[in-house]
Amino acid sequence: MENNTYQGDLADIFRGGNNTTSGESSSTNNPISDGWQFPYAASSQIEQPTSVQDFGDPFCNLRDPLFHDLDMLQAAATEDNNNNNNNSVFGDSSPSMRKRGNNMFSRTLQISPTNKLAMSACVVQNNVIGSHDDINSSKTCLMENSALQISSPRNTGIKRRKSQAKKVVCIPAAAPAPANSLQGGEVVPSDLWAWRKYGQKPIKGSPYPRGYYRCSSSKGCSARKQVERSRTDPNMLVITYTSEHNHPWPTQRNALAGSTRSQPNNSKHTNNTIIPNNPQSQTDTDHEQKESTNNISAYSKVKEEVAEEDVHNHQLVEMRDDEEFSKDSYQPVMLPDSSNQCHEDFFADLVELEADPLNLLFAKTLSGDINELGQKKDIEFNMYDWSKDGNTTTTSNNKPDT
DNA sequence: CGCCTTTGACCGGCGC
DNA sequence: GCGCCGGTCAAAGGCG
Repeated sequence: MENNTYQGDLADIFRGGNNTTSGESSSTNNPISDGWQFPYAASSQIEQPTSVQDFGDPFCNLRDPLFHDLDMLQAAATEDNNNNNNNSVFGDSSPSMRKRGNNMFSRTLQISPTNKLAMSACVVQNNVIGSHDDINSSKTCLMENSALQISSPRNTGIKRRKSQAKKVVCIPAAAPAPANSLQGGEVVPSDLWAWRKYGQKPIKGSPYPRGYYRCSSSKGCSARKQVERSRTDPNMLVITYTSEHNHPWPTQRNALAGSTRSQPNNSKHTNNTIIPNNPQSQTDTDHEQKESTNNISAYSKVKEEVAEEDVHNHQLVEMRDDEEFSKDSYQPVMLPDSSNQCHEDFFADLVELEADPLNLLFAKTLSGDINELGQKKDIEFNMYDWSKDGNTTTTSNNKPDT
């Protein structure tokens, strides 16, 4: 059930994010928090970073609950179907799902080449969630299956080109997706890495172009990410990370000049990014305010594309052999957040976060709320809309720790 | 000055 | 071999 062996593969999943956007899509203030709430985190089990490549990976050590709980997923679906058709397969009324918690971090379904269980889980979910109000998020996952086939054996092209792991993160788009919204830029949630856009391409079959970003936090860093809207769910952003950062997590953002460009609507101060309350920068002032909105956002769904040699670390799944489900990949699943029960588990796990820079951010940010968990489990605003307290700056323009 | 975005051109893998 | 497609490069120009 435990997938400790998988931790390394999750590294970098959440490195991405970009505070830079271009064009019209940056008109909202803290769009993430405005339009989307950070689902309650729950049962993620986090361990200390173990290697340099984990630098800056806020969730590099997160386990993948779905990864080892596929049976539970299936059971939950079955249970709910059998019980009462209460339209709450993943809602509060689902004991199984409750048990699993509703951690957005945990909403990860891994599908590897030879595991029928995961496949069935996907199918089951697809069938079950159809009647649920929260269908969107799960449906999105399924839709992403068709949109993201990067390392599919049927799409071996990219894999052969770039024999490197890819991690795909699906996040709720910060802003609605007008047609060709990427044309003028995308509201890309950001983390503490600095990303520089180096290209944009229209993607066949998708009305939305794909943006290409490389890490600018450190010279020579080969980390890259691609950002595009899901063609099937414009409200979702698909961020694909490739390569590893070869430098420590930057405690402070650098390379900020021009980063707010193409955000005509004062987005430099109300930009698309949100940073968690970073105690280190609590004392920061105006000049960081514009950076304060970096966020560790992209937590909703995670898909990791792994090199073939890494498959052994994955729960093997036999995939349906069609366009929508690909081998060598696992599918992210963000289950609807419908329970707060997960908080205790989540905070319990927080004690393990402190070694990780971003984990630290989380821990510190949430610490106050942890004390209040008994009565108030309202934490997500600090995570994503921490501007609410008026002192939410977390980063500065300092150079990253190198 | 340094870093950014934009955008057309270029390159290489893949399918036919 | 050819064309398609995705990914990258690099020049141009803007912002702080």
